Amino acid sequence: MSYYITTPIFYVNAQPHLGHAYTSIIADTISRYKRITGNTVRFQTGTDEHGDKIAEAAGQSGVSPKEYADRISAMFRETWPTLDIAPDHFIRTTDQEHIRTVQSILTKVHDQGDIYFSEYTGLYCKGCERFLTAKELVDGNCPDHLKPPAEIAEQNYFFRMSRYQDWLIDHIKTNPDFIQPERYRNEVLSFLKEPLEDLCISRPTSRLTWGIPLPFDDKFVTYVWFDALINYLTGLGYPDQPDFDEYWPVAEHVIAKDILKPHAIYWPTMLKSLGLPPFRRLHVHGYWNIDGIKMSKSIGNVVGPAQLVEQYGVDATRYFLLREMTFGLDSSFSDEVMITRQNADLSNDLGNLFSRSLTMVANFCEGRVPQTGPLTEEDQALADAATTMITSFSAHMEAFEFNRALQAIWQVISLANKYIVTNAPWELAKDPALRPRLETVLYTLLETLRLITLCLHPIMPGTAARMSSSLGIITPPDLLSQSNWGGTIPATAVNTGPALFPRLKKQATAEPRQEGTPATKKAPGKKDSKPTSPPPSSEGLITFDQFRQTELRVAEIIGAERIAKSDRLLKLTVKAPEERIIVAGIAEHYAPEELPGRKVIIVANLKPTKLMGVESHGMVLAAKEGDRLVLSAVAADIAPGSRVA
RNA sequence: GGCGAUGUAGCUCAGCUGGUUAGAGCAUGCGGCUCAUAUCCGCAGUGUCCGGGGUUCAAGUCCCUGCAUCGCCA
Repeated sequence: MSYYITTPIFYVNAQPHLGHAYTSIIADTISRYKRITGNTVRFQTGTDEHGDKIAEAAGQSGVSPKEYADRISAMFRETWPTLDIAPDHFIRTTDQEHIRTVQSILTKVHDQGDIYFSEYTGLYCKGCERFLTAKELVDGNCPDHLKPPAEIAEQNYFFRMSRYQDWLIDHIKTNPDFIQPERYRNEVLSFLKEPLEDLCISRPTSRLTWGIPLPFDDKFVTYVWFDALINYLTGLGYPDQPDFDEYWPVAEHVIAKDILKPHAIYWPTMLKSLGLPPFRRLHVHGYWNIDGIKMSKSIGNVVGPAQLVEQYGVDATRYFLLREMTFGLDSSFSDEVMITRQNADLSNDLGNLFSRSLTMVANFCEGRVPQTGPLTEEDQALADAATTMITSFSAHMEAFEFNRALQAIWQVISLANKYIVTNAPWELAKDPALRPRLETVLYTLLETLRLITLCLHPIMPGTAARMSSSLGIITPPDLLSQSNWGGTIPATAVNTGPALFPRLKKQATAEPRQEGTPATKKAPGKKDSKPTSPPPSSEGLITFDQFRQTELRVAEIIGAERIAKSDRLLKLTVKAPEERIIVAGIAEHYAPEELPGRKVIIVANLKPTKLMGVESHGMVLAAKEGDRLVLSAVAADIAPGSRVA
């Protein structure tokens, strides 16, 4: 069986971050899983390099668009090996073959009448690189970029997407797993209830030259999405290479939810127009928040893959991302949860199980796999659980339920730890008469570990390799032929080796993530990070250290009352998380009864001071505009006392 | 505004087509073990299953309604 899995080609307007890494880890894990289940796999990723935003960013950096794209594209390409992500092909939309094929596809679609020329007047937002509808505007501005769009009239080429709407609806309905998880399938179907508009697929060269020229009109270049989606074909050597025939019929795409529409609507209709079958499945995942907050450049909380690998290691990072997120939903990354998972799941449960088992084999059996005698009921129960694990793991992997696939493994890890306690091999070792029993117990453990290791290969390739090596396994992993009980060969030499996952210390005070300031102590053995450059000390600017002297926290107002003889002051009782009294000059703007329950931001380390006879411990932040005053707040529910930075 | 999703233990969540005392992990407390990375095992919990109404012998699970949060569309 063949299998073709892709990530999107990433737009080179940003450096690789956690989101890109997650998508790619998914694709890599699936490709490894498919390989050990007997498939011939092609895994493709790459970069998307045309369009306004790239041309603009290049201009700002004073380099040509191509040079700029080269630079960022290389960052992506060089990042993936550090995460053990091993694509078979890295495509760039500036590759000559890609450009040629896009042009031939345009010609074909044009010749058969699915591309037409038309004039369009509309409100164009440069940030979005598209026309906005009047209803989308908020106060006359683009809702995303908060700038007024420009009204421009333009002649452009359009792809007759509407022609394929009914076909697409029908295809999605008759193929329930075409788009998964189901929520996104429903979203697309709901969108398709309205008439589909044709897709504008060109940009006049008067406005943009950084793109693929239309083969039938050199005054235009191709719209980036039309160009980009085609990478999935060109990377296979469409139309005449053997890889195309082998892999296109089994294509599956992994994307994040923000690019659902191009993949679920534009792309299938484009393929239909080309006379090609649609891809087989589209897998849509959610976003990673950081400490519960949306990851964004402007907030400065973007987490880079390199940072994670440096702090936690490749395998712990892969494990965390796959274990923590329910595929399709948003999840939150935080150092605290990451450390908890690494210590509890990886160090304590898996690492310690591995370590104690091998140590006992070393101590009691001279480091060689013992013989196994007849299995008792207990032995058999563990053996059954381990073989069931393989089935369950496989089923969840096929369904892209990575968190459940991992839970299936960890259930057996937990059973194995219980098995050790109930059988107490160290007791058996004291009595030579119980020797056969001891050997059977240890064999059962080693065999369970072998099956666990087998499942871990796609998830944590490095760790699985180390485990295999310790267990004396030399054959490459193969889930089909190696998942029966009894594969461990007696007398094989095993060795303990260093701990798989050393425990991490939790930071006493967990600082929220900030760009360039790792929030946790680095893993042992890591080299020093680059020296911090001194901040520019311009007039009126403060350094980060100066800022940090102000301790901002979230506080929940639990009580509020007027202060006698004062028009302006309210006496607030807040939880931050300790209870404290803060006097705030907001009485003219807020009634005491509307305040309890609100979460505001306070300065927590302000020197106490008496106001109208009441001692105030801190100050509540609020914004002022003329006569208006609005209390500060947090964007989502968060515990009182949480540090703001 | 329209459509949809979600709301379950302190936290993160699981609970399929309605059926015995509502579960897991983390965190907390107590006890046990010593092979092991101060790891592991056992025990103990606490829940107005968002509020209100309804269907049913029986509802976290179905229906209606309200509230809150989120998503898509406009």
